[in-house]
Amino acid sequence: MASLSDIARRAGVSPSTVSRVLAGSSHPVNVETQDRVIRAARELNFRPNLLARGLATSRSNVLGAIVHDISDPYFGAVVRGLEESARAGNYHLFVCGSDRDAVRELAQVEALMSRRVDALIFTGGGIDDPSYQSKLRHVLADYRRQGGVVVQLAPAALAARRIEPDNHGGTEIVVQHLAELGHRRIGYVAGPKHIRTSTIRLEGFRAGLAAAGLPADDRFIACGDFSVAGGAKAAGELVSARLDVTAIVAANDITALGVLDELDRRGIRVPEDVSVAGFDDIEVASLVRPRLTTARIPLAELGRAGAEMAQALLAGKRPRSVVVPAKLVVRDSTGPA
Amino acid sequence: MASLSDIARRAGVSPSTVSRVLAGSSHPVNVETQDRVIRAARELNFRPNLLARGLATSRSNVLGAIVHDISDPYFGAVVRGLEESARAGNYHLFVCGSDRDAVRELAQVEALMSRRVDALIFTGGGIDDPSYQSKLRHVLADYRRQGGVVVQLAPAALAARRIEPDNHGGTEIVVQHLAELGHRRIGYVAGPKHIRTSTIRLEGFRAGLAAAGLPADDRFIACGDFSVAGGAKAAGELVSARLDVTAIVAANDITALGVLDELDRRGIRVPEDVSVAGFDDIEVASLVRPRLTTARIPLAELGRAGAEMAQALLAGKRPRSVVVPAKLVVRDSTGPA
DNA sequence: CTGAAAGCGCTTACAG
DNA sequence: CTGAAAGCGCTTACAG
Repeated sequence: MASLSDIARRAGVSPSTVSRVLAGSSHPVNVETQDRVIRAARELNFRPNLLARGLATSRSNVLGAIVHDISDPYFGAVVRGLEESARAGNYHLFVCGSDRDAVRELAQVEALMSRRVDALIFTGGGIDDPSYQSKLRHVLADYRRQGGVVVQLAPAALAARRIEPDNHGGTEIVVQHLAELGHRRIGYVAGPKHIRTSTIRLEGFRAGLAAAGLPADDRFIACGDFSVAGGAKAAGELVSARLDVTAIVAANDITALGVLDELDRRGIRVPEDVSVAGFDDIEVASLVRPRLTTARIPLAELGRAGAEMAQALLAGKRPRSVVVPAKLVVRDSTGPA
Repeated sequence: MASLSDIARRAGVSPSTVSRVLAGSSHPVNVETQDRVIRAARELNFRPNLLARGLATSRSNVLGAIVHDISDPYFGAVVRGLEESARAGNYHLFVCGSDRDAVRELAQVEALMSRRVDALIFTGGGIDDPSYQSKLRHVLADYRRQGGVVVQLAPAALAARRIEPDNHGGTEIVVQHLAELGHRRIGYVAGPKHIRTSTIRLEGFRAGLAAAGLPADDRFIACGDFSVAGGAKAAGELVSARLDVTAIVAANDITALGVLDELDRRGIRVPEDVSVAGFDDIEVASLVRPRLTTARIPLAELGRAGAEMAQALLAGKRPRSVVVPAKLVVRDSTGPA
């Protein structure tokens, strides 16, 4: 692999000059010299060593992202947005999965720090674990001290700048929609207990019930884990409990897919017997039958905005945290009680 | 950020020694010295600068992966497998999306090379473009020369070591399945023309027809692009063409989802009026209604095997290329003609 | 078992 | 506009 000095030798200039023209420095360089350098670089097939550059500048030009599960469509869409915006800003994106595990998430954060990523973007709902939270806080304080920038695309927990979907409000409007359809016995399949987003969506559910003048009853709440299997299992519990549930709200679309699948297996018709609603509006939500009613979050945009915010912070700007509204999308899985 | 020398100073030893204990070198170090170093590192919250280490060792300990689209469930599953195996081997995974675009794919490859990733793993079906192919070949030759390792989880094109799904055979068994059900007028929705995988699956389709003694007729072949919308559009064309198609084979499951959606919109029942089959067996294949018949490729395993092969190559071993068989999964979307 | 020294491939004040 | 020099934070023969 040709290095800067190889180019310098061939072009008959100093490495400094080569660096200046090849790294696009603002330092002025004679046009003819530039030409010579560029030609030499091309002839030798020069590819800058970004590790060396990063070491010299203490900037890696990479944005680090932590996701819960890269194969989950939610994160797939968010990552796509992140990547788009990163590319547009000439950054690279380094994605790590945590599997919603505190230990692994911390390890991933440290790994990204060791690779000196310029920004850390948390895409998932924070892990609710005091010991983890405090450790993470310390680590991130270190990270900021070394010039790192932190943004969060989920409920606050790190006191970072954030772009947060309206989990609470989104769930409320789903409940309101069902209440307006005449449902009074509404079940809920929650997300994993240790995830902040789950908690907030569940609170949104309760608030929705209250707003509709419906009683709260914890027997109507089953626990899922943001997976299809978890949704199916919880749906089974809900219908076996003989509570005469006429509607089920799922904490996310993936969970709702499990609910739909399980109800279908049991011969329970949706929406004639039971209405079902999800949250997020991932692509498949409109491809299953019945098409899933859900609260839409613009996931790719969320990602794009997140990467943009990181870049803005790195550029010394002070972007403001925002809440991204969720929008009710009524499809075929909800109907009159 | 504390550096090696900071630790050295605090522990009262040389940086060399610190490096040896903290980087897990095989070089012997006195146990008490080790203790002192480790304590000092902990006290100063040391996090090694992996850019510097990479520069010094010319090993980054990261595996680079090129995917077509990170938000496509196919790649989501493969990446999950890659990540698992990478983590198990103490590597990191750096994923880049190409959007099936030759220019972008080349740019991503060069970027990964500039970051000095230890391996390059191509997960998608190669882009069929002579000029791109030859450029890529040159670039990869450079890459290998600098010690890089290349593996491909798709049809051969780079002469790299590879783990390749049986695209041809998988499509054949799907056609055979339909033929056994009595279908004689079978349509096909192909993938994007410039992708090698598309071509091979299409050839598999033709071979399947021939094996079943069915005539080949290009009017039965519509062109999709591995997207839901593309599948829907192609399905529309196929049924509008009044060819009395009784079955449609899609080049992948995503495409099949579009086919199912379009047929449903047109009031065409599956499988009563038309049978539909896909390829890959992504998770949602079993969640839509009717459940999708497809040829299953173990995607996460494919990813795992790919990362393992890369690591084996890096360890100086000579793993053999393998073909991963596809397995017919019969569900509800196919029935008697 | 330990350390001094050179080197990995860049960048960037500093001097001219 | 150009270059020599120092430095980024590690690793690793080499010598002891």
